[in-house]
Amino acid sequence: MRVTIKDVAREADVSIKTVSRVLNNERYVGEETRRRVADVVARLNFRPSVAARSLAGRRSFQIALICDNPSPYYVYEMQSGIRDRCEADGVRMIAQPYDRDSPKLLDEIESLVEATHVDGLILTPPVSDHRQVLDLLQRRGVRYVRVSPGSDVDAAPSVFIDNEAAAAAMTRHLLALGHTRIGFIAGHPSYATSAQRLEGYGAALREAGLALDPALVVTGNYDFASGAAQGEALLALPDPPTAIFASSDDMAAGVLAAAHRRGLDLPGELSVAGFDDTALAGYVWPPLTTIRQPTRDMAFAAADLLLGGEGETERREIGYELVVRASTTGAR
Amino acid sequence: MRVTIKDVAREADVSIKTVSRVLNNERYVGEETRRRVADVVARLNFRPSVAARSLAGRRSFQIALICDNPSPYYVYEMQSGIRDRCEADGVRMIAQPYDRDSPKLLDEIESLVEATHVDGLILTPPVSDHRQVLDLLQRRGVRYVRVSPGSDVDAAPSVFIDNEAAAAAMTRHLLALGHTRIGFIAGHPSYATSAQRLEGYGAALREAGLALDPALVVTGNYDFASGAAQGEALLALPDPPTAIFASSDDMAAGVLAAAHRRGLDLPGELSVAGFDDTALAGYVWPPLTTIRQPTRDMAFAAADLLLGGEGETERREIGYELVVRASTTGAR
DNA sequence: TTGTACGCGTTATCAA
DNA sequence: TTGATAACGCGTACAA
Repeated sequence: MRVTIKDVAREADVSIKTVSRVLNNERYVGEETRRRVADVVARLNFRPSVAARSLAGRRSFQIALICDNPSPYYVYEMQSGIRDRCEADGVRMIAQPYDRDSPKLLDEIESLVEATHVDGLILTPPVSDHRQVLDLLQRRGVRYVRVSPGSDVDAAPSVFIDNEAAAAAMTRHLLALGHTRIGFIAGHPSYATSAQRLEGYGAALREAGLALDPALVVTGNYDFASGAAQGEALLALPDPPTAIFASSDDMAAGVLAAAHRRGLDLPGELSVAGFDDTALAGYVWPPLTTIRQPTRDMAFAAADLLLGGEGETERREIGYELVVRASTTGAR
Repeated sequence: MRVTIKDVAREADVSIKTVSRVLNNERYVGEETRRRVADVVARLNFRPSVAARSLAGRRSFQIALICDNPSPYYVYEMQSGIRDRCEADGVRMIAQPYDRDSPKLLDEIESLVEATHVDGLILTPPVSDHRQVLDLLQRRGVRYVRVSPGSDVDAAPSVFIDNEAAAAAMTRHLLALGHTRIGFIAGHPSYATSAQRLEGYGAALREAGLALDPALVVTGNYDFASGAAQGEALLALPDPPTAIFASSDDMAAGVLAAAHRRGLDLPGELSVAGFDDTALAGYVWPPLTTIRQPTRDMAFAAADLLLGGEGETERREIGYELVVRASTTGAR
């Protein structure tokens, strides 16, 4: 049936404990013994039982990703990056989607921690700023890493990009093209990144000596539908913007759709820009100019902090990139 | 620290075994005993350890999704559907992405089965047709459900849509609009669905008394880039098609991009259609007419077969839907 | 450097 | 209808 550590021990003519030592790369194993055991392990195709390990030891070799994001691409990239890092350590990832409005959220996370003995959690927005969740984990002594946190930034390890600087860079790009009336679609207020990006937009305007026109700032939901609706609203203004900067690529795609519906010539009559962590930016027409946030890299770094990091509250900043595509051109 | 079954037993003044019985809904438990135990479980917020359960029992309350698909949306929908079904049974899902070309594929799956004691696997294309993987699982007596299998369809439980009929329906839609030169972009040959869809396209043409022009059939890769390249190739023909039907929405979006680049008026000068299991269809411009495959429903059904199904080789067919959007109109 | 004895938290077996 | 006890496969603590 199942190959156990016992079988390996018998076959290699050592004790169970010695096999265990080899598996866990412990010291104090004779070089020749180590080799012999490793050979048998490979030959029998032995895989230690995760269940037995987590029951007996301090580690479970499993981490969990707590993720609720409207964008499948984001989720996918997060999972991929985490798995890439986990593979090196023979750790498995449990993907735990959740509903951010669910009253059972706390309960589900507690249940996950209790049931699976995970070695740690990676929290994405907006849960990375969920006070009660953080408290729960702290109380139970479970390690976690926060992705893009907004407040209490030194409370635990985290990874992030400089959203404010990124939004400012994009705004400057649009200003440099000659646009002076730049519409801005902010993201959902429950995400800390929403405020950070709006801040960067405002800062770049100030820097250029322009006043922020409140009529040009609207709030969406990070998804396509809200981008289309808010884009429509901006375009319907008496004095509409010549450029629109949305806080996500889904919303920017929505703006493109709204512009198409109005029969605008793109990008001739309207420049559109966004943030993106997806391939969507290249799928829509014209291809979107975006701030590319390397979600996969952030995920990798988060897993790295969880698995390797000893620093209790290390913060790791990931670089962003301004990718200019066909959707932005000079102002009329 | 951790609340164990022992604590519950002491608190409810019964034996450990009785608590276990209640947890697993076994028979032969007094009604009043059951209630008392359930109360204590709820009060102490007790969660049985997955590790201990899988070690001691026959079940691990975990299933795995073996998934390699170029489309994040597909992966997301699969995961969501499976989780929806799992929740009802208190089962967890382990997401195991893989590289379909990796020589380690077999090894990784064996490793997963050995290490995690999963109760079953859900296989998506193209692994759902991977002979060696199927043999391995059969040999080890591990249950599995195949999604969209192409061959040996009665070997194990599976879920699917009628791809041939669906492709035929879309082709008929285009024919009804007056198109007679319809380009077709097939999917990657390693997917069984690719051949099925091509078959449906051909059948509908025959039905209409039209010959299949080999010059109008090209092969892509299910992704955006190949759709753009093959779309470009079709449009560059001396006598280009007036409609293009791509086997996925990513490829169809690529066709739209190619058409835009050539300055074609859409959908006036070219109708574009595809298959989709994503929101992408609504993001591009004009919104794509597609066969909507309910990936989430398929996933739910697959999990249902795995968790509930007793029928050894039950096949479950899921319905598709022809969604007409602005990308297809009458031929010139 | 290696081995022995024990326990992790649950289910299975069998007896009461 | 309930309970006692032995596994399950591994890591930990300690001894050799």
